[in-house]
Amino acid sequence: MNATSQSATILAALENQGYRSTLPRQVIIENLENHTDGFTADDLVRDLPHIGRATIFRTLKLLLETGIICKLSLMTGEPRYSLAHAEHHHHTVCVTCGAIGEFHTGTVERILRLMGGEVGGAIVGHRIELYINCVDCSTVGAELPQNRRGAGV
Amino acid sequence: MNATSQSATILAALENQGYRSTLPRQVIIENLENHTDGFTADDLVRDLPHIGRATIFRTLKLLLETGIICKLSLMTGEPRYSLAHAEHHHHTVCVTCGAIGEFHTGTVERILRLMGGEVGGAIVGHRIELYINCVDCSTVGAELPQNRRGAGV
DNA sequence: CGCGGCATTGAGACAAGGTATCTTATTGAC
DNA sequence: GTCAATAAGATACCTTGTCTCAATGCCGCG
Repeated sequence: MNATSQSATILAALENQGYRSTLPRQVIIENLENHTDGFTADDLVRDLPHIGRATIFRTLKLLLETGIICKLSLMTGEPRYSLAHAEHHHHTVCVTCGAIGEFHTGTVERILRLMGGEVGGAIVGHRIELYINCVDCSTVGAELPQNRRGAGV
Repeated sequence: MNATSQSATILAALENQGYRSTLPRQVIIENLENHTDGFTADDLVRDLPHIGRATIFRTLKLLLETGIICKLSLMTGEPRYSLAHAEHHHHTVCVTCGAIGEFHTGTVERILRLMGGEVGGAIVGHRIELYINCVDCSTVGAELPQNRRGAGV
């Protein structure tokens, strides 16, 4: 998949939903492809100094609502955005290098749906994030000096 | 369990970990019991005007590190704190009224642990949040005017 | 009891991430 | 090309939190 055709596809998708295809949007979308493992709003602001901060945030919001990107939290809670590749998925985040991956598991979804009964209410959504030490990081640095708060498997 | 004895227990736990038992901490901890279904830092700031904002945040951080409270995200991403009742658990959050519940499922933990292999790396933590319409809210208002972004079960 | 050191507090400045407002510029349908 | 509507840019503002730094309170020790 070459970069230009992907951003064209995304722009076309926006147009199909009634949004205008503008130069700033095009530039932002093209820039997403340079950040394949997650990025912050500020990364874009710095990469694209001739585009207003508000526009960056508005566009991120738009892409989020359209399902083109997704937003997740590092283990510390810091927000990150990432290009979505699959329809419904969850994320793995390397606590060392910050690399973001996607995974999907029908089994977990099924169990969570079943929990609806126990939990007393109708499930309308969920969020799952898996914090890992990716293969690259675990082979290089043996120790993990991360804090353990938040959740431990 | 009556309120006073619970806050005394929490204070004692802090002392056992080498933290001093001070009046502001005591007041904050007692106040937590008024917010059984989740609260924001700002709730405390407003409830306890004679305690400095920095102290509120510092104490929340302390209680978080000690595992006495936990921090979670609403579906919109807004942070919420909640008194922890169980050792390791996850949260249900009512998207309508904001009520927070706890649940635990060994099955999900087990599956996630197994995913470590597929996902390429060692799992060091996870975050799971279940967004629901609690029984009270689903009986009262039939429609759910929430946005659907973030995750759909 | 009083002293001294250290943890803690409070006030306020600062930072990050994001939204609101308001004016100007673009877009794209006609 | 014109025009209405959408979008952009600048900037102020908000929220959630952290940092700094001087002042205070806690507590063990003599």
